[in-house]
Amino acid sequence: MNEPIFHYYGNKAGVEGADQIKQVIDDATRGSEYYKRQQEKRQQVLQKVNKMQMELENYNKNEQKKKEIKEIIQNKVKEFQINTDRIWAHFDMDMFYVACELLDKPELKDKPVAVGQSIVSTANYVARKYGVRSAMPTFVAKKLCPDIIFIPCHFEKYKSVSNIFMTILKKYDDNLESMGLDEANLDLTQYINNSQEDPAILCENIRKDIFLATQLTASCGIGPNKMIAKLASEINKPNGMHVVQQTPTAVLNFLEKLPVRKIPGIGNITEQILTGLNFNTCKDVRDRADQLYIIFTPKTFEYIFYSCWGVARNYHVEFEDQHSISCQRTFSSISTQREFEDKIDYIADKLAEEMQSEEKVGNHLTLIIKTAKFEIRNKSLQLNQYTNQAKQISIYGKQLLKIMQLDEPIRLLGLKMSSLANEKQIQKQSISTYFKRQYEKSVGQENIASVKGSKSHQISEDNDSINKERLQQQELSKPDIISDDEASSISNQILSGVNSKSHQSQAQQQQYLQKQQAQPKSFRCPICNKEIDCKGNNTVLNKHIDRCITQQNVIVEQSDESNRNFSEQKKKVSSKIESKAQKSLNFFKK
DNA sequence: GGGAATTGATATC
DNA sequence: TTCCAGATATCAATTCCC
Repeated sequence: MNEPIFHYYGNKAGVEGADQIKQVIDDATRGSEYYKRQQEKRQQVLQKVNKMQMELENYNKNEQKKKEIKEIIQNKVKEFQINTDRIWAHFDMDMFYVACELLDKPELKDKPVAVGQSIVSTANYVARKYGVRSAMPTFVAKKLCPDIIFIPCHFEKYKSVSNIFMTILKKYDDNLESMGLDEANLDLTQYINNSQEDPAILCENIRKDIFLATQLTASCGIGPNKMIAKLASEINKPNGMHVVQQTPTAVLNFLEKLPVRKIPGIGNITEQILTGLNFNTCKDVRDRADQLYIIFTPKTFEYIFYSCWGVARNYHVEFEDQHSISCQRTFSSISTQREFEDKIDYIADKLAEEMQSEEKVGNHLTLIIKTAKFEIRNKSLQLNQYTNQAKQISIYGKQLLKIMQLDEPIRLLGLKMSSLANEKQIQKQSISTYFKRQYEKSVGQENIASVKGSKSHQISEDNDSINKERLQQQELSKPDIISDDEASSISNQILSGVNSKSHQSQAQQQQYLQKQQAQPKSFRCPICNKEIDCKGNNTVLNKHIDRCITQQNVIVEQSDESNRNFSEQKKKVSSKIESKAQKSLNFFKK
């Protein structure tokens, strides 16, 4: 049981005396709940490795199957080619957060410094010599290096330096892909083709430019694709550069002895599995790819296999919309229902704030908790409408809490909203729906679509008690913004958004709009209830409604005692930059 | 049986 | 002195539902 939980990388720049460091970390953490949980996980991984080992033993006895799989692998190797006709560069600012802080505090340059609060975000190379590294709890860092100086994060500062960094790089590839504030990948092919410059000289000059503009150093890697460039950038860190020549042989040689853990996407667990099965380097993977094929799922196999052969994406992908927005907080353990609910209120408010500032609504909510024993659990719920309102999020969150049946203390609670949509788009759709219904009423038709009839309205009339509870809760959730009056019902749809799946098809909308144009008439405003003579002009109507929505928003909040607290809290300025800074792109997604 | 939804695990910065 | 974050993504396994 004395086996270390984390594999420590003694080869990381600045680290010395890996054994002693391991010992200090071990002594500092042994016995904690966190440590116990890590041990459990470690055991699970070992069991998995054992199972895989047995699978491999069986495989090795089966000559027929071996022949079959080896043939598949040979074909795969024949099929692909290591494409070397593009030139990529990866730039990475050295110890970025700390470096930014040291600009303001140059007197700390030769002292051990780290940025972070409870966890180390970045440490300078002085601190790294003591074994301090990213993602390490600060109390461990202090044990390793009692003189270490901690500086809290100032994302605004990092963002402005990052802007300068990115601006310089964009001259060479306007579509560059940035991963966080301090890293970027550039496809230099076009620039090099035009300028005929030597890539290495060009990148040296870019590094100089970065230093002149920011007073900070960046490391760089050059290679034929994104992955190779990133891997190369780590070779001569800090303030260095490495070039992998644009030939398949150079790529294969570069990867030959590279530990599998270096491949982006292979983390702590996958490394444990791979090394447990004696796949230590990329060459091991290449040599025994048939065994890899047996033990991993197809997707995982393909990713590891191709990466070890140096085959990775060498073109830009289109930026995808964000899929989820979440908010979570760690605190000292709580265990009463009241405390859980208070936390949900708080987190729901933060999440709503974030969603509103991003102008997003969502209709899938997930409650995430971490027990005092560091176990993570979650439950999710498909909502019957889009929302970004704190009160509604909180009600759904509490519903999820009930479903989860928590019976132990927790140290973290979070809420995540997914199935996101653009708030304004959803509002527009609600307005269209409203007018369509008005029109249908006026011509004596039945409603074609209604909010409650939506496909994703998962609360059906069955006997499921949870669903019944949900339904009751949703009914409960309405009165704070919905009255019996249809006008305010519609205003609620507009304010909180309506499930887009419930809306009529584009064709139906088109048809409706055409009819509306053919038969211009006056409408009663859904919000102020005034008769509006639109004279067939939708702009007049829209303007009126926009005005009313804004006013109504204020009225609704002021009229509700409990909502008042929320609106007050909403006024607090949120630090948006922090969350932005953490957003990362999936680097090697094909 | 198969696709969709839910939950858990893993990774990254 | 205290004692291991937060946001986001993808993939895999499991469960649900038609």
